[in-house]
Amino acid sequence: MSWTEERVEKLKQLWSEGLSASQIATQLGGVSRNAVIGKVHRLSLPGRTKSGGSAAPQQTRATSRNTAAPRAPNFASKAAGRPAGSGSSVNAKATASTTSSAPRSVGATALKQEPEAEVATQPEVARNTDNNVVPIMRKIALTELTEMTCKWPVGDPTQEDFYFCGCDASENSPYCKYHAKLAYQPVNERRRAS
DNA sequence: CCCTGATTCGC
DNA sequence: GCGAATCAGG
Repeated sequence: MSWTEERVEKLKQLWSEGLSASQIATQLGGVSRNAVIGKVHRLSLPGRTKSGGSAAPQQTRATSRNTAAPRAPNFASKAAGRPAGSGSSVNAKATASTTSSAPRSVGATALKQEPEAEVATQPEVARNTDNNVVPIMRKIALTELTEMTCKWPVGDPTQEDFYFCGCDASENSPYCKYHAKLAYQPVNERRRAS
């Protein structure tokens, strides 16, 4: 899988939000955390001087890894697309606009009750543009969200035209019937088995 | 042992 | 440019 503009963009976003490389890799799908880290470096993104970071120079290696056998060919379901574009052409890809970072954090904070890591920051949608067409978006504001309303974000949270679906949500799900399917579509394997 | 990011280097 | 292997640390 290659690094498309969208994937790189998402990588930047998630990375800047402080998500771990493995988390990012999981959400992007199809890549390992090493790939993510490697890409981060190549993009010259600011690394994490925080915990886990180690800038210790290591050199006593080189010949250690010459002929290595593949270990864990990390596989993951691939997906493309973003929820924002599902119903309308509201935003497309507006992440870069407004220098203020943490675009999604707004929604994340408000929706803290929803499974962040599970649903992923931006659930995938992909195909079925004509088949499933659904959503009767009520276009409600952040403050109008209740436990009864679908909390599916639409558009760029930093923009004025950002809104939530607002349809009737199921008891179990923070989303309406339609968006719940989209949200939980990428059923990647999560976590290790213990 | 789990995890984190950092680095190297064959591809 | 990409990322597995590996390292170094919490």
